Amino acid sequence: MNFIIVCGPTCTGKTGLGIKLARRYGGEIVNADSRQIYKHTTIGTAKPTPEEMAKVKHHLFDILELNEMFSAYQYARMARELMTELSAKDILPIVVGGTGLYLKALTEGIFKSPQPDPEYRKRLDDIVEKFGIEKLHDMLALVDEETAGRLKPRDTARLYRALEIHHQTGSTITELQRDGEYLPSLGNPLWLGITFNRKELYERINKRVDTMIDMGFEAEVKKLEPYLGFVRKRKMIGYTDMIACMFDNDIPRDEAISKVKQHHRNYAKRQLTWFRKNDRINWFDPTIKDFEKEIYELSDNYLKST
RNA sequence: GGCGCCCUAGCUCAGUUGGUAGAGCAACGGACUGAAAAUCCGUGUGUCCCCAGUUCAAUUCUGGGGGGCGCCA
Repeated sequence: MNFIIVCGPTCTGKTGLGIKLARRYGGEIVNADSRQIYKHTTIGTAKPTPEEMAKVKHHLFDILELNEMFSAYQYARMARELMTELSAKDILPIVVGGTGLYLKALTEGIFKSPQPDPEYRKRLDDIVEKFGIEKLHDMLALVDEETAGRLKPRDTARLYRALEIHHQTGSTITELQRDGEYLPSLGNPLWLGITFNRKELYERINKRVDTMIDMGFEAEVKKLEPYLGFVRKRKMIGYTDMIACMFDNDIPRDEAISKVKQHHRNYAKRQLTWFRKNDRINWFDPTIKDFEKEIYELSDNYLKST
């Protein structure tokens, strides 16, 4: 299957480029952003605007309530199914997003295992509260020495996952990842990456947060009141800082806004770390002239040759 | 003008009973296999405000100067 992936850190113009590519090649957009999948969070996740969405068909946006569980595995399955359908209709899927794990699960596949178990995780929460996070590592070492050996004692997210897998299946996560059944990988996409130099990127992020505020980000946050618990739990960037200001009265407004900027900058840096090691990505800097022309040439060739 | 407190890493601040210093945040680098905008790991030479004095040795003590804050005038 042919498809194009537009990736890169936040605030680089992926959305706009995706739409241009979709129009040029008769494609449709497939979201690969873990937060734009959710409803109610629009301005703060820099979701495509209604005008943009009207230009070409957009998929996998606004499909989940904020209280719904989701995972990289589910993403990979949904996206694969959708893209297979599009392809059958001769529509080119343009995957756009900055969530590295989702793109990896989609393109390289991901091992199969039972659904995450919220109740078991709650039990782990209690253990952490009583005995501290290090306790999880000790517990894992007892049943899965191999995985415990490669995980850091404070890496709670992975410790939860490893313990949960062992609890559910009796095998270790390392075994499943190595020998288990896999959701297979998908096609041979053309990877396009967009980024700016660091200074430029950070300046753009700062400016975009100001624009978000102007567009009514605070009103959007206010409307999130019924979902505060879920938004906090997902630690959605920007939202948590505004919530701390608007609902908890923990920090003044200007401080909240600069935190929002800072956290978006931190995130962009993590995304770069993720994408930099992917040597299939063809990188482009939008400040270089003719950058779109180069992208089109590359894309034309890709679609011709396959 | 008087009195008191403060001046240490980009920021907020610890600390050194005199032997030239360390946390958090930031920054930078990295990891990442069903929560990933998550989660985690690594990296710290900075005229310790300036000048002089005491001392083998001062960021630390003393004196002077500069800047900030508070109270009293």
